Amino acid sequence: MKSADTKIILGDSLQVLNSLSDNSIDLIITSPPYADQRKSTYGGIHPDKYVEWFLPFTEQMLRVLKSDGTFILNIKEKVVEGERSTYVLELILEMKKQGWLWTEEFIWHKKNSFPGKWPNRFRDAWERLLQFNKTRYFNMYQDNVRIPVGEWAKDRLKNLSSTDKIRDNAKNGSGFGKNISNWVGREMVYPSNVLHIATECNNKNHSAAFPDGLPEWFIKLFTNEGDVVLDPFLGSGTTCTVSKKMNRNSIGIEINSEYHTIAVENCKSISSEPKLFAQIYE
Amino acid sequence: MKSADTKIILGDSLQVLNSLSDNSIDLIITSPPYADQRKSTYGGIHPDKYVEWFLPFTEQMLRVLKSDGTFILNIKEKVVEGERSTYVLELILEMKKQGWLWTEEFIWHKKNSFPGKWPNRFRDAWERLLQFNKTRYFNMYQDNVRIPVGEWAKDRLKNLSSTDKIRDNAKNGSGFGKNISNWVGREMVYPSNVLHIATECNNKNHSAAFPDGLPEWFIKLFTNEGDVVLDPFLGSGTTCTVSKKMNRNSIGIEINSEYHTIAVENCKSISSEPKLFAQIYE
DNA sequence: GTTCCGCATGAATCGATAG
DNA sequence: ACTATCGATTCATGCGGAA
Repeated sequence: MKSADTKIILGDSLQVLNSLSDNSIDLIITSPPYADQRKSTYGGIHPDKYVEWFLPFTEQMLRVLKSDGTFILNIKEKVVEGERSTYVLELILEMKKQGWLWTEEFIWHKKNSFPGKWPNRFRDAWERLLQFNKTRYFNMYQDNVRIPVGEWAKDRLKNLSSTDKIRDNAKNGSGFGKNISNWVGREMVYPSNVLHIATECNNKNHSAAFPDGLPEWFIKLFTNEGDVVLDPFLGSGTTCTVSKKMNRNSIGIEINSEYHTIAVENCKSISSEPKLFAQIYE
Repeated sequence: MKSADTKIILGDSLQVLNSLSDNSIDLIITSPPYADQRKSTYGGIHPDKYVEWFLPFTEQMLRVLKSDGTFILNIKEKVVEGERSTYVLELILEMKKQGWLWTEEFIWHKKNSFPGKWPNRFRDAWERLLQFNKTRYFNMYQDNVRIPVGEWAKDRLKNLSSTDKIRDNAKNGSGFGKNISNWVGREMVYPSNVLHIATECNNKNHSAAFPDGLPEWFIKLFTNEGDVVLDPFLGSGTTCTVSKKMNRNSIGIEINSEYHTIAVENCKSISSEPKLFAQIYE
């Protein structure tokens, strides 16, 4: 098996996107800097300027994506003066004007969202995962993300040690770790558009934008081995490391040299043999 | 204890709203007819005309709501030609122009949503619960909706008999049934903005009615006993029956005489003593 | 080798205080 | 008045050390 080609590029994302070929990418998945967040790294885009700032990127992404490819955008609006900002709503409307189809909105339910108590709101425990496409007819490999059915499966998963969850599953090819191999032959069902997955809060290096399980799920759902995955805001490299583990080629772009270095290091330590290392279930 | 006043009005919702006094309502909670759905009942509003159709209602709701009151709108966009419609996004932007504040978006995760399989999408297992306010400073009684913490609590809840869950909680006022009352003060935490509740509803007659647990949760959160709750699209009466059970006054408006009759019947059978009849937890 | 418990840590938000 | 900074609040998770 040919090993995956992983390109981690240090540079301005818009410039690098401009250099990529038309219709060359199967899946774009990214979590761009949120408005007014991470100021030290990205300069902090003001909520009022966010749409204007982001649209040139989506224009290039529309160009480089294959017609049967998919763009997954992880984003959530910030609270400003007690109100939710509307830049995500406006962004969707503007992207449609560019030619994107807004196919679906998945919900990422973050079970361990940031704590806090305020007089007028509860903890924000979800983020948007917006799915955009170029045409109605895109690749979707639904069987790759089926989950075991029923409560008993949940209980078993809950009691698994992390070692079990990470265990190499190449031997039985079941799609699950060794200790859950007896699920093979059990009834498997399709998931819904609500994903339950915790944030990873113990990252030693730098805080990752999303946990491994997220890109993993969408890569399984929208690509085959050998396809090309793109993340124009790579951060600490999650999209590329996961792609490499799953034998997908990937291109990651990161403007910050510190993050770029971390991303390269994280990728080096990955063997490209496919392993199951996270599991989303309801 | 004075019993709750429940008005179930047969008539055109916009006309009836016009007749209500300014600043007289503490909570508006409703699930309006969705675009192009329930044609036989409401005439089927086309997605392209939905915002235009709905804005006169929200204008009146803004007038009748108290300045410290809240409006909860249960809505979800339909899929049209493989794409999500944008009328909900546009509605939010237009309501802000009317003067509404878009305070928060809760997610209703429908745990047992209807199964189905399509080539290009999964089951839609969530709906929006949009929170709008007139000012930043609205009433919110967070302690009324606290939930038991953690896995061990979940396990106990799972093993409770349904009798325990339904048990009258007037005696201890804890918001929970007798058998869980000893948790109070020890392990109660605040919920997040993701609500997990099944779609089970008592009334099989009304197609889009929400389950009792939804209005119950928001009524607990945003009103006191004796406050006034309004539902301009009452359907089979859920908002009013729940309000009555919880000793809140309520006004329900329904244009269809069949549904109106059902709503009246459902309300008659309700004693106005407060009972806990549903529980949302994560 | 297990299981259990303590502890640090997050893509946060509000209100008060300071310039 | 308007903006910038800071402290307080809070809970699911997974690691590491202990039993």
